[in-house]
Amino acid sequence: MNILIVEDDADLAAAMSDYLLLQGAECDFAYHGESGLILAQECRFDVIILDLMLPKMRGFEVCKQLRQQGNFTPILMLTACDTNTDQLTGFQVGIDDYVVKPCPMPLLWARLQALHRRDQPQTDQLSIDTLTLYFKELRATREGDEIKLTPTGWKILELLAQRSPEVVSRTELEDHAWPDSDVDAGNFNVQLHQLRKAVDKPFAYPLIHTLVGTGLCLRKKDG
Amino acid sequence: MNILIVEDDADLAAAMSDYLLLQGAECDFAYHGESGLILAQECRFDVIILDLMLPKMRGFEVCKQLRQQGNFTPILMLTACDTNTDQLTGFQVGIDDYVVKPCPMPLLWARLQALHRRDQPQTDQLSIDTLTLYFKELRATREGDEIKLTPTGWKILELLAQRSPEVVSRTELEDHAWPDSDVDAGNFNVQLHQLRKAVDKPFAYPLIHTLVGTGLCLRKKDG
DNA sequence: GTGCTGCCTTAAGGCCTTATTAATACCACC
DNA sequence: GGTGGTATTAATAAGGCCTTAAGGCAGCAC
Repeated sequence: MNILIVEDDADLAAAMSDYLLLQGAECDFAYHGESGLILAQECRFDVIILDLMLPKMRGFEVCKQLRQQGNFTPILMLTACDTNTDQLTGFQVGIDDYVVKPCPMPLLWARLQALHRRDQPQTDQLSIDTLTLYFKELRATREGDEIKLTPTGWKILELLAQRSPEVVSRTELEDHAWPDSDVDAGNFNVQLHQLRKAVDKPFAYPLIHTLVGTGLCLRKKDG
Repeated sequence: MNILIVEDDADLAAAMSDYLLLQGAECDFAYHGESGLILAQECRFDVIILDLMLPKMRGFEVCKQLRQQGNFTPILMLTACDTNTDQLTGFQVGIDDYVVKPCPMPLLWARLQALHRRDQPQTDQLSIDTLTLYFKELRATREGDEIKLTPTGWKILELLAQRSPEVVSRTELEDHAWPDSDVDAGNFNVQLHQLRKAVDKPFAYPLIHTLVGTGLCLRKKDG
Protein backbone atom coordinates (compact mmCIF):
# COMPACT_ATOMS: atom_id res chain seq x y z
CA MET A 1 0.00 0.00 0.00
CA ASN A 2 1.17 3.44 -0.98
CA ILE A 3 0.66 6.01 1.78
CA LEU A 4 1.15 9.76 1.91
CA ILE A 5 1.74 11.08 5.42
CA VAL A 6 1.08 14.79 5.81
CA GLU A 7 2.25 15.61 9.32
CA ASP A 8 4.40 18.40 10.75
CA ASP A 9 5.55 16.45 13.78
CA ALA A 10 8.60 14.75 12.32
CA ASP A 11 8.92 12.30 15.22
CA LEU A 12 5.37 11.11 14.85
CA ALA A 13 5.74 10.84 11.09
CA ALA A 14 8.86 8.73 11.53
CA ALA A 15 7.18 6.52 14.11
CA MET A 16 4.25 5.93 11.81
CA SER A 17 6.33 5.17 8.80
CA ASP A 18 8.47 2.76 10.83
CA TYR A 19 5.40 0.82 11.77
CA LEU A 20 3.77 1.02 8.37
CA LEU A 21 6.92 -0.06 6.57
CA LEU A 22 6.98 -3.16 8.77
CA GLN A 23 3.45 -3.94 7.58
CA GLY A 24 4.66 -3.75 4.01
CA ALA A 25 3.40 -0.28 3.14
CA GLU A 26 5.36 2.43 1.40
CA CYS A 27 5.34 5.96 2.79
CA ASP A 28 5.92 9.40 1.40
CA PHE A 29 5.99 12.52 3.52
CA ALA A 30 4.95 16.10 3.49
CA TYR A 31 5.60 18.36 6.46
CA HIS A 32 3.16 21.10 5.69
CA GLY A 33 -0.17 21.45 3.99
CA GLU A 34 0.97 23.04 0.79
CA SER A 35 3.58 20.43 -0.07
CA GLY A 36 1.10 17.74 0.90
CA LEU A 37 -1.39 19.09 -1.58
CA ILE A 38 1.18 19.26 -4.33
CA LEU A 39 2.43 15.74 -3.69
CA ALA A 40 -1.10 14.40 -3.69
CA GLN A 41 -1.78 16.13 -6.97
CA GLU A 42 1.34 14.85 -8.62
CA CYS A 43 1.50 11.26 -7.43
CA ARG A 44 -1.09 8.64 -6.89
CA PHE A 45 -1.51 7.24 -3.39
CA ASP A 46 -3.68 4.50 -2.02
CA VAL A 47 -4.40 6.42 1.17
CA ILE A 48 -3.50 9.78 2.66
CA ILE A 49 -2.95 10.37 6.38
CA LEU A 50 -3.65 14.02 6.96
CA ASP A 51 -2.99 16.08 10.04
CA LEU A 52 -5.38 18.91 10.77
CA MET A 53 -3.15 21.58 12.26
CA LEU A 54 -0.43 22.10 9.70
CA PRO A 55 1.86 24.96 8.74
CA LYS A 56 0.92 26.89 5.61
CA MET A 57 -2.41 25.20 5.00
CA ARG A 58 -4.83 23.40 7.31
CA GLY A 59 -5.78 19.83 6.62
CA PHE A 60 -9.36 20.76 5.85
CA GLU A 61 -8.24 23.06 3.08
CA VAL A 62 -5.96 20.42 1.59
CA CYS A 63 -8.80 17.90 1.49
CA LYS A 64 -11.28 20.41 0.12
CA GLN A 65 -9.03 21.36 -2.76
CA LEU A 66 -8.22 17.78 -3.64
CA ARG A 67 -11.88 16.85 -3.76
CA GLN A 68 -12.69 19.86 -5.86
CA GLN A 69 -10.06 18.77 -8.32
CA GLY A 70 -11.67 15.38 -8.60
CA ASN A 71 -9.09 13.59 -6.50
CA PHE A 72 -10.91 10.99 -4.43
CA THR A 73 -8.00 9.27 -2.76
CA PRO A 74 -9.18 7.97 0.63
CA ILE A 75 -8.16 10.41 3.36
CA LEU A 76 -7.78 9.58 7.02
CA MET A 77 -7.56 12.62 9.22
CA LEU A 78 -5.29 12.11 12.20
CA THR A 79 -5.33 14.93 14.70
CA ALA A 80 -5.31 15.90 18.34
CA CYS A 81 -8.43 18.01 17.84
CA ASP A 82 -11.29 15.92 19.16
CA THR A 83 -14.21 18.31 19.11
CA ASN A 84 -17.42 17.33 17.40
CA THR A 85 -17.39 20.39 15.20
CA ASP A 86 -13.92 19.59 13.87
CA GLN A 87 -14.98 16.06 13.08
CA LEU A 88 -18.14 17.23 11.36
CA THR A 89 -16.25 19.79 9.33
CA GLY A 90 -13.82 17.07 8.34
CA PHE A 91 -16.49 14.81 6.96
CA GLN A 92 -18.16 17.73 5.28
CA VAL A 93 -15.06 18.64 3.30
CA GLY A 94 -14.73 15.05 2.22
CA ILE A 95 -12.46 13.06 4.52
CA ASP A 96 -13.21 9.38 4.91
CA ASP A 97 -12.13 8.69 8.46
CA TYR A 98 -11.28 10.79 11.49
CA VAL A 99 -8.94 9.44 14.13
CA VAL A 100 -7.94 11.28 17.29
CA LYS A 101 -4.31 11.26 18.41
CA PRO A 102 -2.81 9.42 20.07
CA CYS A 103 -3.95 6.27 18.36
CA PRO A 104 -2.39 2.82 18.73
CA MET A 105 -0.56 1.95 15.55
CA PRO A 106 -2.37 -1.34 14.96
CA LEU A 107 -5.69 0.46 15.03
CA LEU A 108 -4.48 3.10 12.63
CA TRP A 109 -3.23 0.41 10.32
CA ALA A 110 -6.54 -1.44 10.53
CA ARG A 111 -8.43 1.67 9.54
CA LEU A 112 -6.07 2.39 6.68
CA GLN A 113 -6.56 -1.11 5.41
CA ALA A 114 -10.32 -0.78 5.70
CA LEU A 115 -10.21 2.36 3.57
CA HIS A 116 -7.95 0.75 1.03
CA ARG A 117 -10.03 -2.42 0.89
CA ARG A 118 -13.11 -0.43 -0.07
CA ASP A 119 -11.21 1.06 -2.94
CA GLN A 120 -10.20 -2.26 -4.42
CA PRO A 121 -12.30 -4.23 -6.86
CA GLN A 122 -14.16 -6.88 -4.92
CA THR A 123 -14.43 -9.44 -7.63
CA ASP A 124 -11.96 -11.95 -8.92
CA GLN A 125 -13.10 -11.40 -12.46
CA LEU A 126 -13.28 -8.25 -14.51
CA SER A 127 -14.31 -7.51 -18.07
CA ILE A 128 -13.33 -4.63 -20.29
CA ASP A 129 -15.26 -4.94 -23.51
CA THR A 130 -14.72 -8.51 -24.67
CA LEU A 131 -11.56 -8.89 -22.65
CA THR A 132 -12.01 -10.76 -19.39
CA LEU A 133 -9.43 -11.17 -16.66
CA TYR A 134 -9.56 -13.94 -14.09
CA PHE A 135 -7.40 -12.57 -11.32
CA LYS A 136 -7.23 -15.67 -9.19
CA GLU A 137 -6.22 -17.84 -12.10
CA LEU A 138 -3.85 -15.34 -13.66
CA ARG A 139 -5.35 -15.72 -17.07
CA ALA A 140 -7.41 -13.74 -19.55
CA THR A 141 -9.67 -14.29 -22.53
CA ARG A 142 -10.88 -12.08 -25.34
CA GLU A 143 -13.99 -12.96 -27.28
CA GLY A 144 -13.82 -16.23 -25.40
CA ASP A 145 -10.39 -17.18 -26.70
CA GLU A 146 -7.63 -17.76 -24.22
CA ILE A 147 -4.88 -15.14 -24.43
CA LYS A 148 -1.39 -16.37 -24.00
CA LEU A 149 0.37 -14.12 -21.51
CA THR A 150 3.83 -14.12 -20.03
CA PRO A 151 4.08 -13.43 -16.28
CA THR A 152 5.26 -9.90 -16.93
CA GLY A 153 2.60 -9.31 -19.52
CA TRP A 154 -0.02 -10.42 -17.06
CA LYS A 155 1.25 -8.02 -14.42
CA ILE A 156 1.00 -5.09 -16.79
CA LEU A 157 -2.43 -6.06 -18.00
CA GLU A 158 -3.62 -6.65 -14.45
CA LEU A 159 -2.93 -3.10 -13.33
CA LEU A 160 -4.28 -1.61 -16.52
CA ALA A 161 -7.50 -3.54 -16.03
CA GLN A 162 -7.89 -2.65 -12.38
CA ARG A 163 -7.63 1.00 -13.23
CA SER A 164 -9.54 0.90 -16.47
CA PRO A 165 -10.58 3.20 -18.02
CA GLU A 166 -8.16 5.50 -16.24
CA VAL A 167 -4.70 6.34 -17.46
CA VAL A 168 -1.86 4.58 -15.69
CA SER A 169 1.62 6.08 -15.82
CA ARG A 170 4.50 4.07 -17.19
CA THR A 171 6.38 4.30 -13.89
CA GLU A 172 3.47 2.83 -12.03
CA LEU A 173 3.19 -0.03 -14.45
CA GLU A 174 6.91 -0.64 -14.20
CA ASP A 175 6.77 -0.66 -10.40
CA HIS A 176 3.91 -3.08 -10.52
CA ALA A 177 5.46 -5.49 -12.99
CA TRP A 178 8.98 -5.29 -11.57
CA PRO A 179 8.44 -4.60 -7.85
CA ASP A 180 11.98 -5.38 -6.74
CA SER A 181 14.10 -3.77 -9.37
CA ASP A 182 14.27 -0.88 -11.68
CA VAL A 183 13.70 -1.65 -15.26
CA ASP A 184 15.10 -0.33 -18.45
CA ALA A 185 12.59 1.71 -20.39
CA GLY A 186 13.44 -0.19 -23.53
CA ASN A 187 12.67 -3.44 -21.83
CA PHE A 188 9.31 -2.16 -20.76
CA ASN A 189 8.54 -1.16 -24.30
CA VAL A 190 9.36 -4.60 -25.55
CA GLN A 191 7.17 -6.28 -22.94
CA LEU A 192 4.41 -3.90 -23.82
CA HIS A 193 4.79 -4.72 -27.44
CA GLN A 194 4.53 -8.44 -26.70
CA LEU A 195 1.45 -7.77 -24.63
CA ARG A 196 -0.18 -5.86 -27.44
CA LYS A 197 0.65 -8.63 -29.85
CA ALA A 198 -1.25 -10.99 -27.62
CA VAL A 199 -4.14 -8.79 -26.53
CA ASP A 200 -4.77 -6.47 -29.47
CA LYS A 201 -3.17 -7.76 -32.65
CA PRO A 202 -5.43 -10.76 -33.25
CA PHE A 203 -8.58 -8.69 -32.91
CA ALA A 204 -10.42 -6.02 -34.80
CA TYR A 205 -9.58 -3.02 -32.64
CA PRO A 206 -7.08 -2.31 -29.87
CA LEU A 207 -7.91 -1.91 -26.21
CA ILE A 208 -4.51 -0.77 -25.03
CA HIS A 209 -3.93 2.86 -25.86
CA THR A 210 -0.91 5.10 -25.52
CA LEU A 211 -1.22 8.61 -24.18
CA VAL A 212 2.01 10.19 -25.19
CA GLY A 213 3.90 11.60 -22.26
CA THR A 214 1.40 10.40 -19.68
CA GLY A 215 0.90 6.68 -19.76
CA LEU A 216 -1.37 3.96 -21.01
CA CYS A 217 -4.97 3.03 -20.62
CA LEU A 218 -7.15 0.04 -21.28
CA ARG A 219 -10.58 0.69 -22.70
CA LYS A 220 -12.77 0.49 -25.70
CA LYS A 221 -12.49 3.61 -27.78
CA ASP A 222 -15.75 4.36 -29.46
CA GLY A 223 -15.78 5.64 -32.97
CA MET B 1 -29.98 6.46 1.91
CA ASN B 2 -31.13 3.01 2.84
CA ILE B 3 -29.96 1.86 6.26
CA LEU B 4 -30.23 -1.41 8.11
CA ILE B 5 -29.99 -1.04 11.88
CA VAL B 6 -29.07 -4.21 13.71
CA GLU B 7 -29.43 -3.35 17.39
CA ASP B 8 -31.05 -5.12 20.31
CA ASP B 9 -31.63 -1.99 22.36
CA ALA B 10 -35.02 -0.95 21.02
CA ASP B 11 -34.83 2.54 22.55
CA LEU B 12 -31.51 3.28 20.94
CA ALA B 13 -32.68 1.89 17.62
CA ALA B 14 -35.73 4.13 17.76
CA ALA B 15 -33.66 7.17 18.67
CA MET B 16 -31.33 6.54 15.77
CA SER B 17 -34.04 6.00 13.24
CA ASP B 18 -35.81 9.17 14.41
CA TYR B 19 -32.71 11.16 13.73
CA LEU B 20 -31.82 9.42 10.49
CA LEU B 21 -35.33 9.77 9.11
CA LEU B 22 -35.07 13.50 9.71
CA GLN B 23 -31.93 13.49 7.58
CA GLY B 24 -33.84 11.83 4.80
CA ALA B 25 -32.63 8.28 5.29
CA GLU B 26 -34.78 5.17 5.37
CA CYS B 27 -34.30 2.62 8.11
CA ASP B 28 -34.99 -1.07 8.53
CA PHE B 29 -34.48 -2.93 11.76
CA ALA B 30 -33.27 -6.21 13.08
CA TYR B 31 -33.16 -6.92 16.79
CA HIS B 32 -30.79 -9.82 16.81
CA GLY B 33 -27.89 -11.07 14.76
CA GLU B 34 -29.62 -13.83 12.90
CA SER B 35 -32.48 -11.73 11.58
CA GLY B 36 -29.97 -9.01 10.75
CA LEU B 37 -28.02 -11.42 8.62
CA ILE B 38 -31.11 -12.66 6.84
CA LEU B 39 -32.36 -9.15 6.13
CA ALA B 40 -28.98 -8.10 4.80
CA GLN B 41 -28.93 -11.12 2.53
CA GLU B 42 -32.39 -10.55 1.18
CA CYS B 43 -32.45 -6.80 0.68
CA ARG B 44 -29.93 -4.34 -0.56
CA PHE B 45 -28.86 -1.59 1.82
CA ASP B 46 -26.59 1.37 1.36
CA VAL B 47 -25.12 0.99 4.83
CA ILE B 48 -25.52 -1.34 7.79
CA ILE B 49 -25.24 -0.22 11.40
CA LEU B 50 -24.25 -3.27 13.36
CA ASP B 51 -24.15 -3.74 17.10
CA LEU B 52 -21.51 -6.08 18.46
CA MET B 53 -23.25 -7.67 21.42
CA LEU B 54 -26.40 -9.14 19.98
CA PRO B 55 -28.70 -12.00 20.88
CA LYS B 56 -28.36 -15.17 18.80
CA MET B 57 -25.33 -14.08 16.82
CA ARG B 58 -22.58 -11.60 17.54
CA GLY B 59 -21.97 -8.72 15.17
CA PHE B 60 -18.59 -10.08 14.11
CA GLU B 61 -20.17 -13.30 12.96
CA VAL B 62 -22.84 -11.46 10.97
CA CYS B 63 -20.21 -9.40 9.19
CA LYS B 64 -17.96 -12.36 8.55
CA GLN B 65 -20.73 -14.36 6.95
CA LEU B 66 -21.87 -11.50 4.78
CA ARG B 67 -18.37 -10.90 3.48
CA GLN B 68 -17.88 -14.57 2.81
CA GLN B 69 -21.03 -14.55 0.75
CA GLY B 70 -19.66 -11.73 -1.35
CA ASN B 71 -21.83 -9.06 0.24
CA PHE B 72 -19.72 -5.93 0.56
CA THR B 73 -22.29 -3.48 1.87
CA PRO B 74 -20.49 -0.91 4.02
CA ILE B 75 -20.81 -1.83 7.69
CA LEU B 76 -20.44 0.54 10.59
CA MET B 77 -20.03 -1.21 13.89
CA LEU B 78 -21.65 0.66 16.75
CA THR B 79 -20.94 -0.78 20.15
CA ALA B 80 -20.13 -0.07 23.77
CA CYS B 81 -17.08 -2.33 23.58
CA ASP B 82 -14.13 -0.01 23.20
CA THR B 83 -11.16 -2.34 23.58
CA ASN B 84 -8.46 -2.37 20.96
CA THR B 85 -8.80 -6.07 20.38
CA ASP B 86 -12.50 -5.76 19.63
CA GLN B 87 -11.81 -3.00 17.15
CA LEU B 88 -9.04 -4.94 15.49
CA THR B 89 -11.20 -8.03 15.24
CA GLY B 90 -13.90 -5.91 13.72
CA PHE B 91 -11.71 -4.59 10.95
CA GLN B 92 -10.31 -8.06 10.41
CA VAL B 93 -13.71 -9.57 9.76
CA GLY B 94 -14.42 -6.81 7.29
CA ILE B 95 -16.24 -3.91 8.91
CA ASP B 96 -15.61 -0.47 7.48
CA ASP B 97 -15.95 1.73 10.52
CA TYR B 98 -16.04 1.24 14.26
CA VAL B 99 -17.82 3.71 16.49
CA VAL B 100 -18.02 3.50 20.25
CA LYS B 101 -21.32 4.20 22.01
CA PRO B 102 -22.50 6.65 22.98
CA CYS B 103 -21.94 8.67 19.85
CA PRO B 104 -23.57 12.01 19.01
CA MET B 105 -26.07 11.49 16.24
CA PRO B 106 -24.59 14.09 13.88
CA LEU B 107 -21.25 12.32 14.02
CA LEU B 108 -22.81 8.96 13.35
CA TRP B 109 -24.64 10.44 10.42
CA ALA B 110 -21.47 12.02 9.08
CA ARG B 111 -19.67 8.69 9.18
CA LEU B 112 -22.55 6.90 7.51
CA GLN B 113 -22.51 9.46 4.76
CA ALA B 114 -18.76 9.09 4.35
CA LEU B 115 -19.15 5.35 3.93
CA HIS B 116 -21.95 5.77 1.46
CA ARG B 117 -20.09 8.40 -0.50
CA ARG B 118 -17.15 6.04 -1.02
CA ASP B 119 -19.49 3.42 -2.37
CA GLN B 120 -20.86 5.66 -5.08
CA PRO B 121 -19.17 5.70 -8.43
CA GLN B 122 -16.93 8.74 -8.44
CA THR B 123 -17.63 10.34 -11.74
CA ASP B 124 -14.72 12.70 -11.87
CA GLN B 125 -15.92 14.45 -14.96
CA LEU B 126 -16.90 17.97 -15.68
CA SER B 127 -19.07 19.45 -18.39
CA ILE B 128 -19.05 22.94 -19.80
CA ASP B 129 -21.87 23.16 -22.26
CA THR B 130 -21.44 20.15 -24.55
CA LEU B 131 -17.78 19.84 -23.72
CA THR B 132 -17.01 17.11 -21.19
CA LEU B 133 -13.67 16.45 -19.55
CA TYR B 134 -12.79 13.08 -18.06
CA PHE B 135 -9.95 13.99 -15.74
CA LYS B 136 -8.67 10.56 -14.87
CA GLU B 137 -8.78 9.41 -18.44
CA LEU B 138 -7.13 12.57 -19.74
CA ARG B 139 -9.63 12.91 -22.51
CA ALA B 140 -12.46 15.14 -23.53
CA THR B 141 -15.49 15.00 -25.77
CA ARG B 142 -17.71 17.63 -27.32
CA GLU B 143 -21.17 16.72 -28.50
CA GLY B 144 -20.12 13.18 -27.84
CA ASP B 145 -17.18 13.24 -30.23
CA GLU B 146 -13.74 12.50 -28.93
CA ILE B 147 -11.44 15.52 -29.08
CA LYS B 148 -7.86 14.88 -29.99
CA LEU B 149 -5.61 16.69 -27.56
CA THR B 150 -1.86 16.93 -27.15
CA PRO B 151 -0.48 16.67 -23.60
CA THR B 152 0.06 20.42 -23.43
CA GLY B 153 -3.34 21.12 -24.89
CA TRP B 154 -4.91 18.94 -22.25
CA LYS B 155 -3.07 20.75 -19.47
CA ILE B 156 -4.35 24.10 -20.65
CA LEU B 157 -7.89 22.89 -21.10
CA GLU B 158 -7.81 21.19 -17.73
CA LEU B 159 -7.11 24.38 -15.83
CA LEU B 160 -9.55 26.39 -17.89
CA ALA B 161 -12.26 23.87 -17.14
CA GLN B 162 -11.52 23.69 -13.44
CA ARG B 163 -11.86 27.44 -13.19
CA SER B 164 -14.71 27.81 -15.62
CA PRO B 165 -16.43 30.17 -16.01
CA GLU B 166 -13.78 32.35 -14.40
CA VAL B 167 -11.00 34.06 -16.30
CA VAL B 168 -7.56 32.51 -15.97
CA SER B 169 -4.47 34.60 -16.57
CA ARG B 170 -1.97 33.61 -19.21
CA THR B 171 0.83 33.29 -16.66
CA GLU B 172 -1.20 30.89 -14.60
CA LEU B 173 -1.97 28.74 -17.60
CA GLU B 174 1.68 28.78 -18.59
CA ASP B 175 2.77 27.71 -15.11
CA HIS B 176 0.26 24.92 -15.16
CA ALA B 177 1.18 23.57 -18.56
CA TRP B 178 4.93 24.04 -18.16
CA PRO B 179 5.55 23.56 -14.43
CA ASP B 180 9.30 23.11 -14.70
CA SER B 181 10.32 25.78 -17.11
CA ASP B 182 9.47 29.16 -18.41
CA VAL B 183 7.89 29.28 -21.76
CA ASP B 184 8.10 31.63 -24.64
CA ALA B 185 4.92 33.62 -25.11
CA GLY B 186 4.90 32.77 -28.79
CA ASN B 187 4.98 29.10 -28.00
CA PHE B 188 2.02 29.45 -25.70
CA ASN B 189 0.07 31.15 -28.44
CA VAL B 190 0.78 28.31 -30.78
CA GLN B 191 -0.35 25.71 -28.29
CA LEU B 192 -3.45 27.70 -27.60
CA HIS B 193 -4.18 27.89 -31.26
CA GLN B 194 -3.85 24.13 -31.64
CA LEU B 195 -6.18 23.69 -28.71
CA ARG B 196 -8.78 25.95 -30.27
CA LYS B 197 -8.50 24.13 -33.54
CA ALA B 198 -9.41 20.94 -31.70
CA VAL B 199 -11.98 22.24 -29.25
CA ASP B 200 -13.73 25.10 -31.05
CA LYS B 201 -13.11 24.97 -34.80
CA PRO B 202 -15.17 21.89 -35.60
CA PHE B 203 -18.21 23.21 -33.81
CA ALA B 204 -20.79 25.94 -34.22
CA TYR B 205 -19.57 28.35 -31.57
CA PRO B 206 -16.39 28.73 -29.53
CA LEU B 207 -16.05 28.01 -25.82
CA ILE B 208 -12.56 29.41 -25.35
CA HIS B 209 -12.61 33.17 -25.17
CA THR B 210 -9.86 35.74 -25.02
CA LEU B 211 -10.05 38.67 -22.66
CA VAL B 212 -7.41 40.95 -24.00
CA GLY B 213 -4.93 41.93 -21.33
CA THR B 214 -6.43 39.66 -18.67
CA GLY B 215 -6.44 36.07 -19.78
CA LEU B 216 -8.72 33.37 -21.09
CA CYS B 217 -11.91 31.72 -20.04
CA LEU B 218 -13.92 28.67 -20.96
CA ARG B 219 -17.67 29.07 -21.12
CA LYS B 220 -20.67 29.29 -23.30
CA LYS B 221 -21.28 32.87 -24.30
CA ASP B 222 -24.96 33.50 -24.53
CA GLY B 223 -26.31 35.61 -27.29
C1' DG C 1 25.83 -32.57 -19.23
C1' DT C 2 23.37 -31.22 -23.76
C1' DG C 3 19.98 -29.20 -26.10
C1' DC C 4 15.55 -27.50 -25.95
C1' DT C 5 12.00 -23.93 -24.84
C1' DG C 6 10.17 -19.85 -23.07
C1' DC C 7 10.96 -15.60 -21.13
C1' DC C 8 13.62 -11.57 -19.98
C1' DT C 9 16.94 -8.25 -21.30
C1' DT C 10 19.79 -5.25 -24.19
C1' DA C 11 20.57 -2.57 -28.06
C1' DA C 12 19.68 0.05 -32.15
C1' DG C 13 17.17 2.18 -36.03
C1' DG C 14 13.27 4.50 -37.61
C1' DC C 15 8.92 6.68 -37.23
C1' DC C 16 5.49 9.54 -35.67
C1' DT C 17 3.80 12.89 -32.49
C1' DT C 18 4.57 16.99 -30.16
C1' DA C 19 7.20 21.22 -28.92
C1' DT C 20 9.61 25.04 -30.33
C1' DT C 21 11.09 28.78 -33.15
C1' DA C 22 10.42 32.36 -36.19
C1' DA C 23 8.11 35.07 -39.41
C1' DT C 24 3.90 37.25 -40.74
C1' DA C 25 -0.92 38.84 -40.34
C1' DC C 26 -4.54 40.71 -37.61
C1' DC C 27 -7.11 44.02 -34.76
C1' DA C 28 -8.33 47.40 -31.34
C1' DC C 29 -6.93 51.41 -29.46
C1' DC C 30 -4.49 55.59 -28.88
C1' DG D 1 -0.27 55.28 -38.80
C1' DG D 2 1.94 53.28 -34.90
C1' DT D 3 1.78 50.25 -30.97
C1' DG D 4 0.80 46.25 -27.96
C1' DG D 5 -1.30 42.23 -27.65
C1' DT D 6 -2.95 38.24 -30.04
C1' DA D 7 -3.61 34.76 -34.12
C1' DT D 8 -2.00 32.04 -37.69
C1' DT D 9 1.12 29.40 -40.39
C1' DA D 10 5.05 26.73 -41.76
C1' DA D 11 9.44 24.73 -40.89
C1' DT D 12 12.56 22.69 -37.80
C1' DA D 13 13.98 20.31 -33.61
C1' DA D 14 13.22 17.15 -30.03
C1' DG D 15 11.33 13.48 -27.71
C1' DG D 16 8.85 9.45 -26.94
C1' DC D 17 7.38 5.34 -28.70
C1' DC D 18 7.35 1.16 -31.77
C1' DT D 19 9.58 -2.46 -33.80
C1' DT D 20 12.96 -5.80 -34.72
C1' DA D 21 16.74 -8.71 -33.85
C1' DA D 22 19.92 -11.03 -31.11
C1' DG D 23 21.99 -12.52 -26.70
C1' DG D 24 21.37 -14.46 -21.98
C1' DC D 25 19.43 -17.08 -18.47
C1' DA D 26 16.51 -20.09 -16.30
C1' DG D 27 13.90 -24.61 -16.09
C1' DC D 28 13.13 -29.04 -18.07
C1' DA D 29 13.49 -33.45 -20.72
C1' DC D 30 16.47 -36.54 -22.37
